[in-house]
Amino acid sequence: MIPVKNLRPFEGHPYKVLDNDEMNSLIESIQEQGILTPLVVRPIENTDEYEVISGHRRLHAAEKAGITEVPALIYALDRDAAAIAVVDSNLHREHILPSEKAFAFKLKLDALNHQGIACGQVGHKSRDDISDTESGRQIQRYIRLTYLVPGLLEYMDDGKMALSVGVELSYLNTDLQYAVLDAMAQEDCTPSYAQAVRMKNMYREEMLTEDEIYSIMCQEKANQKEKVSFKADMLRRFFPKNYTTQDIEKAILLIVEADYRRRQRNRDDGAR
DNA sequence: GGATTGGTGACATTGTTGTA
DNA sequence: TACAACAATGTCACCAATCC
Repeated sequence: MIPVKNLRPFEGHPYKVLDNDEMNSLIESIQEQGILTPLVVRPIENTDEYEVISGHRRLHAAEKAGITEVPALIYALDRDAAAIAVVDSNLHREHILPSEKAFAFKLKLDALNHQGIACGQVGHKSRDDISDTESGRQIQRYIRLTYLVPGLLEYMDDGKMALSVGVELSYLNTDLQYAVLDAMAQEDCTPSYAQAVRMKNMYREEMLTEDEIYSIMCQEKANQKEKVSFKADMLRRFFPKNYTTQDIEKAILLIVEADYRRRQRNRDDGAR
């Protein structure tokens, strides 16, 4: 058993310990049964304190439940091995926020690379070695999210903004990311993937300004544009049987254009 | 110089969602 | 229910940096 006051969260711990329904039920179960699964910890050198590797939520719940001592398994791991263990023990959780995943993957990649250097291994660990479930490319995308400002990360964690949108916005500098955040708040919307790509491209061409961001955000998204459509059989009887739908489309455009020109001529004649 | 790795772009495929 | 648009993800390829 270790006193709760001697336990510290792992430095750089990427996970949020939230007071939600899941946490409340954990607190209730600890209060009712008084049983807690042992935490995994490592000793902090030259102190009587321990860093939590696995069990940050259980520790938080125990504190809330008023418990002063918790069971723990003590492992003498170095900082890199501990970082890898922290990430691995949490990545298997069912509910994990995009920002948590992002910082977790980054923490693990840094630890693996540092381990490689420390052990004198040739080269770095590949991004493909970070996760069993995600591809290296996908991990790279998650790590890009660590370049997002906190406000944009919150939108992602709340499920209001897509991962791919966040990845594209992560290439903007901090000022422009905040400008996007302002535009999102004012327009009460989030950018689509296409809009985010446009912003990134304009930023690379040094053409992205706050005004441009507002202008892009105010534009209708492709799926919000009005459309005019006809059922093919409504029009089929007006065209030869060998006409394809593309032929019909072209023919209609020619007819509409001719009608437009006729009306313009009539208007010009009337004005004289 | 060749091998390895990280970072990224481009593109394809698949699943999801909103709309008519 | 069909369709289009969007989003997530994987694959391939390229370039630059680093190491041997």
